[in-house]
Amino acid sequence: MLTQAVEDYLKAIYEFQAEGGKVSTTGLSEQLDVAPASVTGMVKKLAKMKLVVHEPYQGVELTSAGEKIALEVIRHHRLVESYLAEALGVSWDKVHEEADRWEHVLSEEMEDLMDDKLGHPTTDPHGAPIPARDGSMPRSKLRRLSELAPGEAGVISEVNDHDAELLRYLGELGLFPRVKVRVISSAPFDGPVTVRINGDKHALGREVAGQILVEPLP
Amino acid sequence: MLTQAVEDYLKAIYEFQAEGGKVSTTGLSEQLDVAPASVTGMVKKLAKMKLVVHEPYQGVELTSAGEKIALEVIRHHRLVESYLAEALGVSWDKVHEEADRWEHVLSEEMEDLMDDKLGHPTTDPHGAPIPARDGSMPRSKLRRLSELAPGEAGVISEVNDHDAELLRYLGELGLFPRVKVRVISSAPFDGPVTVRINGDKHALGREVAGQILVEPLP
DNA sequence: TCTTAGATTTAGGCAAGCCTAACATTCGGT
DNA sequence: ACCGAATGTTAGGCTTGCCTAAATCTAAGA
Repeated sequence: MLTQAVEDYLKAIYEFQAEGGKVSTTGLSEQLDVAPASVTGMVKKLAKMKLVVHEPYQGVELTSAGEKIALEVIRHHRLVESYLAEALGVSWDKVHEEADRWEHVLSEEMEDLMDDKLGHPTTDPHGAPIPARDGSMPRSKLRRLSELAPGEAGVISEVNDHDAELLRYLGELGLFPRVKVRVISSAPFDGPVTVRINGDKHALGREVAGQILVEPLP
Repeated sequence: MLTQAVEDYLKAIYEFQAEGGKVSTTGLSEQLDVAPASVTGMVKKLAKMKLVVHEPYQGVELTSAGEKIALEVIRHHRLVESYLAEALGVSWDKVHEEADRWEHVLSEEMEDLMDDKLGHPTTDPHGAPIPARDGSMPRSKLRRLSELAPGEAGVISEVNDHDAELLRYLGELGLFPRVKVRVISSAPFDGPVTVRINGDKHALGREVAGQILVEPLP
């Protein structure tokens, strides 16, 4: 059995890698709220376990064994999120934190039961795809809302679930997955992005808009 | 936040104490599957935290602070067991093991949600009482099935949930909480106890009958 | 009372994961 | 080509919770 720390590191590395590219010690250290030196130590351990490849000073990368485990952990996490939201009515800003703890204690059997109860969902409450049991996960070409040009429209596909505060804010504005948005204007110098949702106009900070992934509409 | 180990020790101590009397190092060491020396070490730590009183060579006892925590852990455990059985259809021989892990990661909020969904149950699937939120727990006067005299009858109130194998066996015989049993005969020299349930006769080992608590009927 | 088996505690260690402080490497700007 | 800032690694320690082996205590029977 893997330790919780190992699972957390692999998950974090996977998520960084999916964001595109190299995974840095500092990045992990911030993500996991741990000193950089601790990351180096753990990364060496993971490398010895053949779960990652570590090029000193250059970064880390998951091996296929590591990726497999990361996907299992992510599957647990997202299924739990979905289950909490659906079956227990937990609000979408709270499911992430809870799932971060549950993911490590869930047996495969419970995972299957929850999956069945939910009717085999393919995305979690934030729109993130749930890996299949065999570890496969669809990767669609999404764009950040912050990158759309004025006039372009899209359907919200996924929002970053790491910040509960942000989720509450987005929820108030009605910015949920499957909701259609159109960019009205995009201020220069990293200024706000103004969007129309359900007929209402809202100005979003560039930072916030960057946390929202959309599927562009023609 | 308390560590998982601390919670496990407090729970185990509570259960021993409820069984009546002194809690020995060896008993805990067997229950927790840990060396006796490790128990001594942890007990000293708990004593320093004022959660138990430790009389060297004589035994341990929970303080009221320790008892309060133990009851919270037990409430989590039994609510999770109930939830798993009720909402996810997990069989009664499997819920204990799963709950042993979940109990440590469940937030108060999730506990309340589960409790609501279940309609505030007062016992878990094995008949064990679920402590109330305020820490109170009803204690009724129960007798072991092994102690009933031939001719006496009772309603099964609670069965020991620590052994999955045993639970499967009892399930096959139909020995569930709320089922009525009558002792037909009780062999001497710790021999088997023969009981009638639902019209069927079954001979139970004395050991097994001792794991079943009944509420005597007049 | 004495002996001794069994229970308990003490002593010394180990593995995980974290930390801080000190040292090493990389890379952009001149 | 070099310098300094940022990034990364090494070294040495700490805490938790477990272990084994050795010492000590308790209590029951001769």
